[in-house]
Amino acid sequence: MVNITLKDGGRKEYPSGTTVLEMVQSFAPGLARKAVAARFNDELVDLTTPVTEDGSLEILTFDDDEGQEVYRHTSTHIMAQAVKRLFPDVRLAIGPAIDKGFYYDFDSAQTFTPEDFVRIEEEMRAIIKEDFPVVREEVSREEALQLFHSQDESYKVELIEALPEGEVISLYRQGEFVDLCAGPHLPSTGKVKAAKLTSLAGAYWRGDERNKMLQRIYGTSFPKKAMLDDYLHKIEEAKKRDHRRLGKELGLFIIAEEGPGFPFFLPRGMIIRNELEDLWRKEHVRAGYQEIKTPVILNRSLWERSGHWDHYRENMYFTTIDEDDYAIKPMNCPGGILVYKEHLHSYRELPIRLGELGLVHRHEKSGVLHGLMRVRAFTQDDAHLFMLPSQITSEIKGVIDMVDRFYNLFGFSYHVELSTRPENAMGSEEVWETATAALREALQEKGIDYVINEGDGAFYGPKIDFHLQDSLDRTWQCGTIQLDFLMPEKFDLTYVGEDGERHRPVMIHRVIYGSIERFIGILTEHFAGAFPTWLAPVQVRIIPIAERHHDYAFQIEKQLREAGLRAESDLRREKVGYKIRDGEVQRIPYLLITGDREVESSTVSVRRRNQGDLGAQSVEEFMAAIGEEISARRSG
RNA sequence: GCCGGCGUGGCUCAGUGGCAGAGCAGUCGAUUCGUAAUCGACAGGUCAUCGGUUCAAAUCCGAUCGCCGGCUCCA
Repeated sequence: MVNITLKDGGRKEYPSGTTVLEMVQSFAPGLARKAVAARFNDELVDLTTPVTEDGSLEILTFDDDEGQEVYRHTSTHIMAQAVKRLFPDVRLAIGPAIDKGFYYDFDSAQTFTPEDFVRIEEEMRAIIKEDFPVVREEVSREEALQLFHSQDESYKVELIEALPEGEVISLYRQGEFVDLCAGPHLPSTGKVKAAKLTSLAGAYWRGDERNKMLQRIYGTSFPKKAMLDDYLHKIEEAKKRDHRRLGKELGLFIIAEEGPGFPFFLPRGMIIRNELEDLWRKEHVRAGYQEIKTPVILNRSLWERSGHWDHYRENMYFTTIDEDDYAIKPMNCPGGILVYKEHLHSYRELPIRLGELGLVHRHEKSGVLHGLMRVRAFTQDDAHLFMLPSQITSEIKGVIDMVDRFYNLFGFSYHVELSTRPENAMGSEEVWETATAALREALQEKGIDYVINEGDGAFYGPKIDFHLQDSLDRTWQCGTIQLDFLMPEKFDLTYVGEDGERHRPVMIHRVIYGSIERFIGILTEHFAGAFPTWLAPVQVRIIPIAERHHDYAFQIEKQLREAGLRAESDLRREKVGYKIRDGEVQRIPYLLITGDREVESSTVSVRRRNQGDLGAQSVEEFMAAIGEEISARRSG
């Protein structure tokens, strides 16, 4: 007999060898129907696993993240089986579950088309209907190699060879299909109810662009058709928040064919930009920063000295002036360093914090451009902090606080990554270790959760990255804090210490918004174009009901403008309903309806975006309320 | 850069070898209106560009440019 402890604390006893599924069926038949896998003694197991020892048991359903992963993992096996049936020559690479679905990478002489999706989905439905049991089998390395050799599955062979010695090698079989897989899986293919293939893409074997490009098919699956429909509907809704679409609809920016990756800001987009910059300047003065502006084009010798010439050249644009080589800056740091070097500094001056809204240009590969999120010219809200080694932790913490203050103001949630030494790094391992430890320490002292992003640091130092989400849940790095011991060395930066000797300062490179362009993209999606009043390109639109109210409307507009509000009047000869709809579609925070009643009583009828009619107020009352909302920079 | 898809008026899209279309936006006219679309008329396109196949190309083929989704890379 084995003793089983359930999640709710209940205890059960079963004959040894009873499967997990049999257990659930005995104490919760309803749960058994929903069950997809289980956790036994902190290990994920199949429902078909026979239990032969005491332990704690938790049943996983589609509602659990891990349950969902198992569900999608079996789904991708079903897809692979279908593809193998239809295209016997394909070789399988890998096929994991991902955040909202799954994919499988195939190597095939024939290229798949979206038309093939119909056939594959049909075959998947057949496999689901056949309801094959999914059976786990543990084999020796030799057996596994032999099996996949015999099937000419060279990628599987490569995967097995890469498995560490002593690792359990398991196979999962369903009908005629077998795959190398750690599991766990659903008990049978019939468990998958609604599956859909969503897209087709190329992907390099093992994610390395030197390797062969495989064909990746993405899909998703759910236990109910309604859930799939709901998911697809949500995707459609999310697309309406896409900043590229809203940017066009709201007249914020354009990207012309004449300048791929080089955005143009339109008058309305410039208002948002300028508001963000105003806030930035105010906060930076408060935090003890000074502002500088450094040139966009600087001589080659500077970039050779900074290391960009060796480590960043493929991302840079170049030009020639009077037969000398110059580069268009991809980063602001060398310029900031020249400012620091302009004169001798005492330890008493440190830390020196030099902020710069610097326009940088980077050559990005054509395939990566994406609206305002990934462009070839962008403005970094940069700053370079020069400090004593003893000031490192407090300066990093200061920047972390600032990032948090900014992001909270907009209501963003974000996640943090610590990026370590990349392959093409400058400097010794020791310097990198010291710098990375300093960043880690600051994060720990602030009690911030973070994930390690191995090898993603800048070439001159490790960094803390702050990531924000777009409307389709893709994440984009915005803020970053980079600790740099190497540039001060390269440029022979010094300060005079208490002892009268010259010492080496430490540098921090950091951005809060990251790139103003990307940040505006994220903001647009976050607010679905309904910017808080302080950021809204038009804050108030006055809607006179008939032509005889135009003078009154204009008088109010003038009053609002004089108070510094961004107000305009809609003088078109249209019905009120039409003008209101247009105002709502344009996401204008306040519409002021003015007709006979308002002229009579010297009021305005206030309509708040998404809330409707708030009733009549005096102009003074309205201005006081909106003024307060703006100066508090409320996001609500 | 790589893989796949796409490119038709300002915008969203229909048109799959035989006369380039619709809705919205725009202009003009009528309507002077009370909280999410008033009615009518007009105007607007070298069908991304270049080349090819064909009696005939938006439509088929090739190249180039751009866009979209991924991969790699990154703020």
